[in-house]
Amino acid sequence: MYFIDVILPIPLKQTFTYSVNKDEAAFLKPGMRVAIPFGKSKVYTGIVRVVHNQAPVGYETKSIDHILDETPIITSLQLKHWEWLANYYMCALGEVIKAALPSAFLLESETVIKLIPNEPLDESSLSDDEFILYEALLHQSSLHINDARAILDRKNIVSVIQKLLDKNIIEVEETVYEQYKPKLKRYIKLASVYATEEKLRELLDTLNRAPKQREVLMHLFMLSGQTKKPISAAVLQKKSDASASTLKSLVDKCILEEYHLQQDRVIFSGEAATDIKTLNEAQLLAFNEIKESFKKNNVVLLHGVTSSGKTEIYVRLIEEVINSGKQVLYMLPEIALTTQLIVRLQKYFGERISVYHSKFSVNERVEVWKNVLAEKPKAQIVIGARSSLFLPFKNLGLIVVDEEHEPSFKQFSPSPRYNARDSAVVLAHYHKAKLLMGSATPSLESYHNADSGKFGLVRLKKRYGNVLMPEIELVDIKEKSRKKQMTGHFSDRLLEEIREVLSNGEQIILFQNRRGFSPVVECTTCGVAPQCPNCDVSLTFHQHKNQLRCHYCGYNMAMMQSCMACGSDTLDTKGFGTEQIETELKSLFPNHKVARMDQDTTKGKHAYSKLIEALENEEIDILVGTQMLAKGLDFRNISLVGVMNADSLLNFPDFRAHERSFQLLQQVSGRAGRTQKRGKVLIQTYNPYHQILKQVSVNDYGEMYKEQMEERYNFKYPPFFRTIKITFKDKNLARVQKASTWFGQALEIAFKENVLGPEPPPIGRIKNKYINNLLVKIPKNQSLEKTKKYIDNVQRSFNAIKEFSSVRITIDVDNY
DNA sequence: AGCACGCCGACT
DNA sequence: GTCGGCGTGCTC
Repeated sequence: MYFIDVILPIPLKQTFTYSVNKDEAAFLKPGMRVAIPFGKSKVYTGIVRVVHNQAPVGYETKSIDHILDETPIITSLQLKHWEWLANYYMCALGEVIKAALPSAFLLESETVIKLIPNEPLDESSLSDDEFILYEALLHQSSLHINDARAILDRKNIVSVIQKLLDKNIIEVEETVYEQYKPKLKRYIKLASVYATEEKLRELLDTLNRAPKQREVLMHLFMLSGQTKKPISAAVLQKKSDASASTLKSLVDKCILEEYHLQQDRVIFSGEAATDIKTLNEAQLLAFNEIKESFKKNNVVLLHGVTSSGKTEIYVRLIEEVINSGKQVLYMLPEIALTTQLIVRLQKYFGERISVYHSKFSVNERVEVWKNVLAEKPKAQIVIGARSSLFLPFKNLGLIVVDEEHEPSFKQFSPSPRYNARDSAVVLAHYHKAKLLMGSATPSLESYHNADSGKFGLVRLKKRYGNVLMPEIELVDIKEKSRKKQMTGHFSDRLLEEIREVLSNGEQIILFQNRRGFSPVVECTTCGVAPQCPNCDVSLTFHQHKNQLRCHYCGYNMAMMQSCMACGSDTLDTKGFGTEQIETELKSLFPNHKVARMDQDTTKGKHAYSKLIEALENEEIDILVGTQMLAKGLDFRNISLVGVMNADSLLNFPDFRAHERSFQLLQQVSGRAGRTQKRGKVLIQTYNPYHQILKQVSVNDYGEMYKEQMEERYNFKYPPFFRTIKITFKDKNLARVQKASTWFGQALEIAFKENVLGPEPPPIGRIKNKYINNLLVKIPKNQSLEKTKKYIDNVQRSFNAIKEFSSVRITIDVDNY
């Protein structure tokens, strides 16, 4: 008797055991996929974890449906890493699988409906919907459940199908199919009968009266004379200016033959690789320091100010590693925002680079996966967002984590709630590879790690080409509004600078943080603001659709004419988002081009790159935008950066608010003046004496670090304490409170004052679910392993309490 | 997570 | 009287 333990892509912590026969047992290896029956009618894709002969007790095993792979598509190192991840972030291995594998690898069964061949039946015995389905099946042999849904135009069709089943009219079948389809390209060649010259001449004679077809043939000869490569149908058709039907009739007459070849989707379409720029003195020094540091440290942090040329250093390191035959992973936050960087890297490495991230099509991702697995040269360097961490590297030599401090390396939902930067450290360790983190404003954790000797540290203090750091000026808008020197949201200083820059024909970026500062509609008579019916938030106003929307559940309604509470028409939009700034700018500077960059304007697939292009071509004079302005933009002609209001950043209710503000403001400032001319940054604030703003204005990371670390120490926050956040959700407010209190008390027995809460988050209800949070703080000397085990045990007891069964719990380890 | 089974309100 | 709502429990 042989068995396999299988991991399923579902959030259950256990594996499932299936029986296999002797041959299957010999063939199957960990990391292969199998299709297996699960539950009453489902077929799932499972990953083989172990092959063994230990019969499980307590239940009968089912046998597998079939094996899906010839060889493992997941390496043992990956499995090990994923197990670490599931364990560290307290989630099911199945959840990691689901996040890690391109969805095309995870086929699922689909119900197919078929007619049972019967004598004609009494159609009047069928309801309308039943009849429609029946009729559809008369025309086609089978229907997918989704097709049936589309035909009936309703979501719940199970009952209809059930009735047809009962009446013995149809049968259902579960079929599984591979979602990944290789891309095929059609090629054309001359039928082999015409290989001899004589036959060919005959052929051409017969085609004298078909000039179009003759033309096609002549072009085919010409093309095959030029190249030894196969000739694609598309190229032939285009060159000979023929129609598809001309081609088809030639094929039909067996004069031409068509055949298909598998096509690679991942093709490089850039120019040939250009030479790597030589490093300047400072870069070369840093480069050598990094290599030196790698001799003692597995992880090195490169702290280099904005536009100091970190990328060139990465490039040199990557080059060395790939020349030694190893693979390289280059991780960046949110790929979509870093197209400029990708283009640059492609210029250096040409087709040795593959790009991988979740916005690619499933098929493209499967191809990158397979290329990495096969150690193909074209996937020797992978550049990707956090999910690229899961690729099947076999021989990783270096991981670069660029913009290490970026919050997007952490996934908050769904589970696994992992931090890709931290998980990369473990991955590098498993591969005995080196890891380089880079940032202009390192996160306090990483800097602390470097500071305490856990990581190596290399600094790069000068901007490339000795460009000066921009001049940063703080504008006190409290005083400005007292003195009536504000026009809308613009201080006289900011307007003055804008005018000057515009008159010089240079560009401006204005930064408006949206978080916590959305445009809320409020009645100035009674003070009522319309609320979302499902969440505890005010609805936000969206000008372009004249709509009120909820950011959390998507609820929306048309903007009303008058207040719903008191009926007066004194509605006013409070707060200000990018949209309002844009409107103000347009009336202030009617003769200049103003554009906006935020979630709304970058929705479409190419919207972002179009904006970038417009900015590059100087078709935009002033660009207003949110966070996304801070990343990657690299333009010569921007000489002024304005921050509309720094306070909304600083006052954000989060222990990292100050660190984040510093990072963001520093990054935004870095957009100004990347050429010889010194750029200018204006930061408007109600509180120009705030320490962080001072530190930003004099570019003093060290001081910020020192001060923030003190605060972290005093308030027991990372990096001195680790934190785990436990979230409770339920439809019933009293029940979440009771449940979270129960849980909290159970934890306090072990962790005493290091359990905080329960308390509702700033937004206490989302999608009609009430929320409560507990925070567990873990001192450095307390075992993380044991702490998690304890929480696990508490959760197990909790789950046994009937009253709490509807309460959903999520656990977020390192919730920052 | 799905999905089936099972128990209570709004309709022919 | 049924249809269908979603609360509970199981999946090798």
